[in-house]
Amino acid sequence: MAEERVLPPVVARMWGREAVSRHGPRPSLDAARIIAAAIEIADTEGLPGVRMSSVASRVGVATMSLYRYVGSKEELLTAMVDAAVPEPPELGGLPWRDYLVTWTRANRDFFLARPWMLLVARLTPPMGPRSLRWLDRALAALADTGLDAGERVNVASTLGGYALSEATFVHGMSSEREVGGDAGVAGMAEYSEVLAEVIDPEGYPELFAAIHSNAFGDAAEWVGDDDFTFGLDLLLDGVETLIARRTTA
Amino acid sequence: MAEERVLPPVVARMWGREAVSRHGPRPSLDAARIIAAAIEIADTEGLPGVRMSSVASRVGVATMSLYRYVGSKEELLTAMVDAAVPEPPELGGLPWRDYLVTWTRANRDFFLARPWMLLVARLTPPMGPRSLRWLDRALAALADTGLDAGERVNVASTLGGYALSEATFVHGMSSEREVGGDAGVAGMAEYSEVLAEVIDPEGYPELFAAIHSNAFGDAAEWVGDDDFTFGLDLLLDGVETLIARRTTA
DNA sequence: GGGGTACAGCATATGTTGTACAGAGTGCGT
DNA sequence: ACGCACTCTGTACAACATATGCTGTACCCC
Repeated sequence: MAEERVLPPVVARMWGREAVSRHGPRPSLDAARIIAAAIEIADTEGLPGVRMSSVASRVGVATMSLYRYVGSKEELLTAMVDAAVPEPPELGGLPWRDYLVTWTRANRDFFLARPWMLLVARLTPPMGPRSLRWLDRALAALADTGLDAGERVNVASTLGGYALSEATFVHGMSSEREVGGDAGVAGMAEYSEVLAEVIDPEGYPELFAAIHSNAFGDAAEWVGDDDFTFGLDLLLDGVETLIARRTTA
Repeated sequence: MAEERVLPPVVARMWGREAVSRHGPRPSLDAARIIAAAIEIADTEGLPGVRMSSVASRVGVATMSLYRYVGSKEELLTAMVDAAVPEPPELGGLPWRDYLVTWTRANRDFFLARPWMLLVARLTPPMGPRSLRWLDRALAALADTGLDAGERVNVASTLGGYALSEATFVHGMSSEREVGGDAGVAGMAEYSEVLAEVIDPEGYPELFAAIHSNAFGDAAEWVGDDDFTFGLDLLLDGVETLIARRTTA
């Protein structure tokens, strides 16, 4: 089976498929310890705090020693994201819709708990053991719905994308951001003010109306759970429609 | 009206609200020309090609001269994204659903046409003139549906998020990526191979089944329009359900 | 119409960061 | 016991964003 060749190096490492060597001193570390250290730094100092040097000094080695285990910083970041993904919620015989609600919410929540993931995720499809476990559970929830495999994967991807979108939006609106950097806006209230300052009724009639009917301002708390369940219900209603179609057909 | 003070500098510049000065030599540039040059570079060389130095040399000035106009590279990137957004499709009296289909597709398509936008977007809520025009048109399409302002904004945001999710996914699957860098996977076919190599039936029963029923492999062309309309219909069916509820109530 | 001033454009310098490279030590296999 | 593959490390370098201070210019005001 020389087919492991097709695995990109990050993927191999995420799955613990590192080549073991018999010669030389035993390695004093493994990739997992490095990744864990990097995650701790990202959690406390944010993503910019994750430097090869800072990670190295946290695990107690020289900077360059990391490259024996991770290949590049990009690789490290990718591995961090997967390692930071928790176990998906247990599907305890719940109806598909109930499970997918908690699944999607939990999905959004771990992004919110570790905002730095938002900046790294997206770049590549899920290939790590923990991300894929989430996919597996969503497929399981949809097992008895009559949808075919492709459709189920599609639904799961859409829900995952929604969780990520929502997390990014909510995080962007929360006041204590460190991500967007300097030039951003702190919170929905301020966002609303900026829009009000800038939007004119000729160019943006509907938006102007929405702003002045306080569609934004009303809901500084809007950024809570309400709009999340709103959009989620949109999606799940759609899924329900699809299932109904498949069942009658 | 000293309230323009609340505008973050990027926003002010995106809306052309630069302070005009009477003294000194006339500026030989404006922010727009710089942004346009940066976009041209991003289009041809990708985002990593956008350096302050490369942008400067393209507009024919010294590197540091740019800072008279943009404040920081972050600011430049933010402004680039908005400037690269095209005009939204015309709503020519179309039914809301038809319009939103073309709106969402066009939204996804301009992300695909300029993949570098995917790496910069999301960080901040839309605040530029062109992004907000899209929002305005979506609100207009939903004007007669009986949804209130908050709900309409919510629907539009969800659709926008979906367009971005889909664009990112499709782009991540396309073969000629330059974004994800080295460690990625080139195309759905290869993705499918990697999964097959790595997924075991005990830990991932449903995913294993899906892979071996060729839910991924079948559809190397899957990355076309089909899965896009699939998820979009999910969403719009949900919106339709909501509208029906509001109408009867 | 002349001087003062605010501002445009620029060259140079600096700090940060990822990573290449080469050497020194180490423990397994023969 | 010897050699080799491999680990760890220090140093060096390259790329890049940006701070600083200089030079010249054109408007404003007297």
